[in-house]
Amino acid sequence: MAEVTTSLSIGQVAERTGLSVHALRYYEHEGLLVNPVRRGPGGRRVYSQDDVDWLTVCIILRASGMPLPALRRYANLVRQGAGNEEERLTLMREHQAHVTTQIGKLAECLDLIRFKVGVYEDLLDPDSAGDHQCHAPIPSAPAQPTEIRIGYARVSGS
Amino acid sequence: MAEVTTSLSIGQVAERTGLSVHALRYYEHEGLLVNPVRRGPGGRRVYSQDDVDWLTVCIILRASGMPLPALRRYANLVRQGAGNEEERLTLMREHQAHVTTQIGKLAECLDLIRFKVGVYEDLLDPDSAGDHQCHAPIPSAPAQPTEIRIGYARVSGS
DNA sequence: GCTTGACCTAGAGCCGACTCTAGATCCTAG
DNA sequence: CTAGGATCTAGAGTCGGCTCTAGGTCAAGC
Repeated sequence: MAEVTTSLSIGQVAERTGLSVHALRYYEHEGLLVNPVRRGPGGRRVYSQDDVDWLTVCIILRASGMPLPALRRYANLVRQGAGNEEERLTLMREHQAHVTTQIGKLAECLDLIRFKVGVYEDLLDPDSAGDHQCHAPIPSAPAQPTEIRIGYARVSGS
Repeated sequence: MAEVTTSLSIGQVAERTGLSVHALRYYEHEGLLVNPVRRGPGGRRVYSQDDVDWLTVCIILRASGMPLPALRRYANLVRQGAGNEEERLTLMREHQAHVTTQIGKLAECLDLIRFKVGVYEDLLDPDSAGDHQCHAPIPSAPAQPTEIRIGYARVSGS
């Protein structure tokens, strides 16, 4: 039963999160951490396991396309402590919706990509040609104004 | 049987693709189009249906995360005409793989997000609390160096 | 004849998310 | 004592992908 509190240097945290030390400092500076990292002698950052856990959450949210401002809002809510669970829920649900539709869009795109792959495969090996179908067809551009956005929200209309 | 060749102004193409006129000129300038757009009187761009179709493909590839350089390579291959189908196939397969793993990653992230949503839901309505499981758990940071990249390739090691 | 609006080119500016640099501090090993 | 390596801060630079501006041309309508 040793090791009551893990204490990691920024370098160690960088190693095990995959974030660069620069990014770690940047994240802290941007207020993405629930609490500003503890400092050891000489003003050096000392990370706890909690910090690493939180960073892991951050990384996953980032990887799913959550922009830093949203991450900051979330961190703020968590920092304020219990009582704002509704807001957190809203934020997470919004992100969930975002990720879900993003997956849907990617799946649609994949449909075209598979179609193209099939076409080229057939061209290169015409014997075993199957007939391919692309359900999100190229012909005739989308009637809906296309609204294909990789990011979060439409920022400004053109 | 009128209308043998569609001729659209850049504004019309912008409308029906959702790209801005700026983006359209930019794409052309960047060599993303199979052939440089025809010009009408006064040097104005005149788009054909083929151009629009190609742009639609571009939009889908972009929406699935293909970077402009890859799109340019693809356009170059198509421009060169028949004979390089292998290369096109390779390019498309690579992109397919990329999109597939991206969908996988997003699904993993979604797992955590759903978990969080569940936790907050329970907190706000403890009666109907279920037990939640997050299969890509927060506890204990990933042993693998995390390599969560939203974009295409690792550009430069830190 | 003049205004309006869509278009043209070349190039500057912007945004998000880092990444890198400079110059200083500190700890450890030789 | 000193050299090396990890850390610190503040701020500049980078990159991708557009977006915007300036300054100019052209056709149509009043």
